[in-house]
Amino acid sequence: MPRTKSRQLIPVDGLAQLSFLIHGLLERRVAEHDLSMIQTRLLGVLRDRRPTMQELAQLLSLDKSSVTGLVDRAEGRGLVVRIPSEADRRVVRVGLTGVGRALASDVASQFEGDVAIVLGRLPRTDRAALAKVVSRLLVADADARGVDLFATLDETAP
Amino acid sequence: MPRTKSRQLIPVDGLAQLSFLIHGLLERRVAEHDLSMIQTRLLGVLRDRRPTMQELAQLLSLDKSSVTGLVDRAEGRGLVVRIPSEADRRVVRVGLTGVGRALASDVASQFEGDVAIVLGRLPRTDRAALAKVVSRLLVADADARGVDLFATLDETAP
DNA sequence: TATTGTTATACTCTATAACTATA
DNA sequence: TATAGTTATAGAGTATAACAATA
Repeated sequence: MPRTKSRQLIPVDGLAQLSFLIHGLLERRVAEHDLSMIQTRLLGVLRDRRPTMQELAQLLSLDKSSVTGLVDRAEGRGLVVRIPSEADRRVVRVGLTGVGRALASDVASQFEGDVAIVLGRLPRTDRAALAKVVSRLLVADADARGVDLFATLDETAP
Repeated sequence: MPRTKSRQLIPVDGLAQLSFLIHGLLERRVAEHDLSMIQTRLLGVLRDRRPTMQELAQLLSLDKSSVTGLVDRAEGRGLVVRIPSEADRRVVRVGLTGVGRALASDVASQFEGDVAIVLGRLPRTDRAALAKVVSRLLVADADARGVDLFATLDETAP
């Protein structure tokens, strides 16, 4: 008897589908710029940071050796630069080039447009309701994990 | 002045973040079973089909040569089997083994639990609102692309 | 000839282990 | 000795092009 009702109250499938829809939107969009998801995340992370290779590994949840290759390829395309640290000559910092920053901006605004189109198919009141609940959900999740919500913003939405 | 308001009405960032949250949940969960996302999708697609290699390529949006390798590795792990077609001896169909089916079920139910935990942090009324709006969004999107919603269910929620 | 699937090849992405340079 | 980063190596995942078997 409570079958239909509980499906509505715990919309696991719907949420999963929605997440794959949005993720796929980004994947297809960045592919047009010959970017993989991880290269896109790299650019996103660098928009407001100049991390060391070590820090980059933590930010992207990768091994430091994986970051070496990742940055190699991005640098080869002229999207990022390695900046030797003066304080500690073992350390290398990574920053966006102008080209890299422009590409990151392009991708971000195009992706926002893609998501806006999908959202635009909903009536205004539904969009408002969605915004409210999604923001509550994100806050509740960040709370539950003791995480600063804004610290992860640009990693997830490059 | 309408800045805050329009952010709420077009929750692009929030939706993107949410989608990465859910996607990451699945990624971490399947990694515990030594599954990549594409291997997980393969198992998901096979839960109610025995497609040819060609059909598999279309279902997963991969080149047929990529599917050869994908199926090779899954078959090597005993998760799927190649079944020679009797009608056309060029054709190979792919199906789940018992082990593959059990793994797919495990992963699906664990992932549902993960999503349910996140949703459980919302008050009941918010969950109901989210369920309603998300389902409308998915229907609207499927409509807009002239796609049968249920045909893609198990690809996105393995 | 056309189609199905595999193979050969090349590149990205990833990790582990060993290495170099610096601290 | 310990740390930061790279290199060597191996394997998954992907695509393009060439191929074999079948239709």
